Amino acid sequence: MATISDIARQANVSRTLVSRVLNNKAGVSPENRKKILEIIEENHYVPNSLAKSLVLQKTNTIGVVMDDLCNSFFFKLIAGLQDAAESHGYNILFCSGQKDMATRLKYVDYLTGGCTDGIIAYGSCFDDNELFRYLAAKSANSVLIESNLSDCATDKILLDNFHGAYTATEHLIRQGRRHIIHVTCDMNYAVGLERLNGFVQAMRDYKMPLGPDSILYADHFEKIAYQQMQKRLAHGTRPDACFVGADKPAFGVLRAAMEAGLSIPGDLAVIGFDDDEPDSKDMLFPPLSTMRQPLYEMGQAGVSLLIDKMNHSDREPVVKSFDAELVLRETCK
Amino acid sequence: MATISDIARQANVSRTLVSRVLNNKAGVSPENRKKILEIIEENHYVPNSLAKSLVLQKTNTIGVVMDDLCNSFFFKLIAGLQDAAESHGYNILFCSGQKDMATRLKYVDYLTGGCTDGIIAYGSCFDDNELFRYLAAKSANSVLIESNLSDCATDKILLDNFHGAYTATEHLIRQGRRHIIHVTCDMNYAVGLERLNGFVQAMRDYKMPLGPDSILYADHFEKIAYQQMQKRLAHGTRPDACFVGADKPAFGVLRAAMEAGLSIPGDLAVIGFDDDEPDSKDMLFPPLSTMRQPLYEMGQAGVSLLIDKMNHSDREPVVKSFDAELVLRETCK
DNA sequence: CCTGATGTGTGTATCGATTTACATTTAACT
DNA sequence: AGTTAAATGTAAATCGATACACACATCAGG
Repeated sequence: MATISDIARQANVSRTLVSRVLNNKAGVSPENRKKILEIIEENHYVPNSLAKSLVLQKTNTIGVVMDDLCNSFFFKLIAGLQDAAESHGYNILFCSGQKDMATRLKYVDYLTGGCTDGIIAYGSCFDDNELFRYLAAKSANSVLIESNLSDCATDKILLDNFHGAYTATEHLIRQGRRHIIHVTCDMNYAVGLERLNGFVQAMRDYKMPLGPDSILYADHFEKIAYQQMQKRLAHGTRPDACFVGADKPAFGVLRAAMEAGLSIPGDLAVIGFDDDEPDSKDMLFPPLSTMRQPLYEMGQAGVSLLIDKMNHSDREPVVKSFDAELVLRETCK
Repeated sequence: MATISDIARQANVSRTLVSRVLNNKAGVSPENRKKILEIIEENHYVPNSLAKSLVLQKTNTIGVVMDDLCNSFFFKLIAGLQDAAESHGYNILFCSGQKDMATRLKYVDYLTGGCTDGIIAYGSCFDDNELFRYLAAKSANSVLIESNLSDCATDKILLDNFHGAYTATEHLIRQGRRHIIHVTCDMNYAVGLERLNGFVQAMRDYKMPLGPDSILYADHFEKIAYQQMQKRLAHGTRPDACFVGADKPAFGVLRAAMEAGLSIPGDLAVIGFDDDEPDSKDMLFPPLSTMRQPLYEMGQAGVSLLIDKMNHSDREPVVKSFDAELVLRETCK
C-alpha cells in the first residue's frame, strides 16, 4: 500500500503538500496540485485511516454494543443507526454476541481504546446493568437506548413502555372486552416489567378483574407464550382479549388460539408490542395489531445525541423519551 | 484517557518497561512489574488500539462487505463469521447498506485504508461484480463468498447451487410427482441462474416435461412468488410439485397454494432453498422442506481462509465448495 | 581479575498521517 | 528601489504505541 511519503516522493514534493491536497487546503500551486492528484489517482492511494485518526484524535466511528445482531427485532434499530451515522459522516462498529460479562466488558475496553469516538449501548436486561455502568464510567461519550439506569449520567433514549402498555390495555377495555389477560415478555428486562405495570394500572383504573389468572409469564420468543396460552385455553376460563408484551410471543399466542379453534379477533383480540416483524403482514397469520416502537427513530436519535454530546462535552445529560403508537390490524380492530 | 507515557511517568520508568508488562514480555523486575500493573489497574488503562495497529501493521480486524445486514437470511452467515473471528482473536467491521456503486467502492477504500487486515465480501448479484473486482484488485487479502468470478484471483467460498437444485428436483421426481415446476429466485444473482440450471438439467435427465409453463420467475422475497403462483393456479395446469429457488418465495408459493385450497404436501409438494428462516419451524406454515445451505459453516470457512491467506501471502488462491443438504419437513416428505 | 552471560533498564526510530513554524519566492505598492 | 504582503514550499513535532540497539550492573566460571 502506498503511503503519503510515496506520493510525495513520486511528485518530488514534501508530505505537507500532499496532505494539503488531500484535505483541500490552500498553499499548493495549481501545477503541483494537478500533479499530486494524478499520482494519487495512479496509485489508487487512500490515506491510512489509523494514522489519521491517531493524529487527529478523531475516528469518525461510533461503537454499538448490543446483545445480538441476529434478531429481526433489531433491523429497524440498526437501519436507524446506520442511516444517521452515514448522514453525519460516521462509521459504525458493531459489537454483539451474548457472551459472559467478562468478555463483554472487554468489548467496552476495546471500543474505548481509541477506535471509536463514542458508544451507543442498547438493551434493558437487568443482567446488563453492570456493563452499562462500566461503559458510563469509562466513556464520557456514550448513549444508552432502552436502559434507564439512574446512576448512569449518560444520555438516554427511552420508550415509554408503561404508557404504551396502558394504551393497549385501555383500547381492549374500551372495545368492551371483559376477560383481558396479559402475556408478558421476558421479565429479566426492564421493558417487561414496565409493560406489565402499564397493564396492571390500566386494569385497576378501569376496575377490571385482575386475578392470578390474568397474567401469563413468557419471554421474547414464540415458544413459551404458545405453550402458556395452550395450557391456559385447556384449563382456565377463556379470555376474550390478550395484550402481549412483545410481537414474537404474540404470534405464539395467536398460534395457540387458532389451533384451539378460536376466531381472531372475534373470540380473542390480540395486541402485541414492538411491531418488529417486517414480514408479518405478508404471513399467513392475521396481521398483528401492536404497539409500534419507533426503533428506527430511536436509533437515529441515539446517533444525533451522541454526536451532539461529542461537540458539547460539557452539557448536561439528555433523556429523550419516545411513545409507542397503537397500530390496529386484523387481530384487534 | 491515560496513555502509556502517563503510566510510565507515574511508575517512574520508561515506556518500554510498561510496554513489556502489557505484552507479557521478559525484561522487567518483579517489583517494577507489580508496580506497573497496579498503576495500570488504578487508571483503567487500555492501550490505544490505533497506535498499536499502526506500528504493528496489524489491526486484528476483518472487514465484511455485504448488501444488507437487515435480512434474516444472513443470520447464520453473520454468526459463523463472528464466532470464527472471535475464536481467532479478530474483530469484525461490518459495512452494509444497498447504496450506489460509487458509495460502495468508497467502503472498500475505507476498509483497505488501514483499518482492516483483510476483507470478506458476500454476494452473487451480477451488479456487484464491479465491486468484487475492485476489491480483489485493491487487497491481496480478500475472500469472496457465493461469487464465482473467474477473473478474481481471490479465495472463494462457494455453494454448489447446481447440484443442490438437481438434488431437490430429483427428489420430487423420484417421489412420483409428474407436474413439477420451478419458481426462481432473483435472476440478477448467480445463484438464481445456477439453481434454475440444476432444475432444468434434472428434468431433462429424467425426461420430464419441460415447457414454458414449467418456470415462474420471482425474486428473493415472498410477494412476487405469491402473485405468480396465484396467477398460475388460476389459469395454468395444476402442478403437483414445486421447487423454489429460495425459502422466502417458497412461503409465498405455500400461501398461494393454501389459499387456493390445495393440501400440502398431498396436492402440492414444495421444496425451498437456503433454510434461512430460523423461526419458520414455529410458524403456522407447515414446516418447509428445503435445501439447507450451510451458511454458518461457510462464514467460518471464509474467516479461516482469510486468516490462512494472511499468514501465507504467497500461496495460490483456494476455492472451497459446499454442498446443500436436503432437509425434509412437512411440505415434502 | 578478567571475560562473558544474564537480567534490567533507557533512548530512539518507527508506523502514516496532520500541523505548526519557518524559509523562500513572487507580486505589489508606495 | 525598497518594503511589505501574499503565495508557496519544507522541516520537524506530534499522536500512542512497539521494538531495536545499547548501557549498566550483577554474577558465574576460568
